[in-house]
Amino acid sequence: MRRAGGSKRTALIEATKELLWERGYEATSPRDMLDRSGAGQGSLYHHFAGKLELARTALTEMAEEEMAAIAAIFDPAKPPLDRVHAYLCRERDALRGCRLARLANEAAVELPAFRQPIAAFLDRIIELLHASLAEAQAGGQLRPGIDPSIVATTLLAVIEGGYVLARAHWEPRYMVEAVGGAVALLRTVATVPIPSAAERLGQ
Amino acid sequence: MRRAGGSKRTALIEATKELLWERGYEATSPRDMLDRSGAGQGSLYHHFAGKLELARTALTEMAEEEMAAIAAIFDPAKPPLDRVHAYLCRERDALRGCRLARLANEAAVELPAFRQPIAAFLDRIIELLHASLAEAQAGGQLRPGIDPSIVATTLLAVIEGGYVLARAHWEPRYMVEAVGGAVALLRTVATVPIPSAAERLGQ
DNA sequence: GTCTATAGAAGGATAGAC
DNA sequence: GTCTATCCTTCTATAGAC
Repeated sequence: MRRAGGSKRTALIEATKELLWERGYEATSPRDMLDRSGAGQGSLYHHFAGKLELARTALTEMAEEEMAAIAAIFDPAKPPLDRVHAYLCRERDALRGCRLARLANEAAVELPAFRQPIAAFLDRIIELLHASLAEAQAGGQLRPGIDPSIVATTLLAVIEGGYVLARAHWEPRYMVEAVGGAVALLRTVATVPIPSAAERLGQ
Repeated sequence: MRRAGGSKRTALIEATKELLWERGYEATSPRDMLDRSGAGQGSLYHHFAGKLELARTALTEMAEEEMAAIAAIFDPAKPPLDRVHAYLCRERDALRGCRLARLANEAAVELPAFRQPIAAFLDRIIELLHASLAEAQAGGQLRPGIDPSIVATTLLAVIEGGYVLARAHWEPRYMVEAVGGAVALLRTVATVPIPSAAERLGQ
């Protein structure tokens, strides 16, 4: 019994968003969702078909929230490689993991309904990276030999892998190092200076 | 009731190694371990303190098995950058995920006993990559401006992130692309040719 | 060492009153 | 829409015979 205002449906979604980030899907039970939201059994099954549908709804909202922040980083007014650099060096809570991709290793990811919001979120980031890299290349700021499409996927993989390494070691510095190496490599394929790598990273 | 020969202890460990890779830790129950191994309740709790200790034993063996294969890839007789390339382009079952790091997002990773075998395994790979990159740099095959230490972490992050992206999309090609971009970037910081990127990847 | 039997708690969902 | 009460299954572990 924690929340007062708003409908129980909203409270359930908010609680589930927290729990999915904190514990993942398998490790979260309907009881956990009810306890944290302050809703009773009936509310969950009135508004949702079950645990999976509630989780899917929460995931979709999480993706929207994250995407809003990320879209702001890819501000078209900035030089394209600055956008890429800003995304890479963005502050992250490495030990918490990626809010969406954290769930990629759950058994439930084999269900299309579960993975759809996660995959769409990741694809959108790849698109933003790809577009920025392609724009840089068209403007002569990125070497012609580089394929913006696959490098975009590589850069996102560095971030997602950085989370994995940081969590496996319970050491945020693995994320910092993974990003640092990516920025160093990016610098070697750029024909213009990239902002200082000394920006704050992770925690 | 699936296995005949060997002790029940061995059968339990083998079954657990399979299950941890297939489903992860949370999604695997002691009952699953018993069913697949053919052991009874008593055998599990006779040989191990419980689910966690059995999982830890299985993880340790998994790390040893994987490490044997990886050590062979880093054959000191090969040129150092060829080793790195061979590791990156190694065939992988992208949808199954990394046998060890797949568990980095389980809630149980907060327990040191659980994450220790995983962290040690990943650190050993970073060391092998680091040593090869440093050797290449000392031999003039890698540009002086590159830091072999952080790039080693970045390359492993690409692999682990590649698994995450492939699983989230249920599409092995994300691993292929992530690796492809990493090889392309590595090529730009090398001063000698790196073997063809057309090697077979993933499944 | 291995087995079956059992147990208390938690998981996931339903029934039905208000 | 929301609540409490209930239900069956699964989870994790223990007991005790062989």
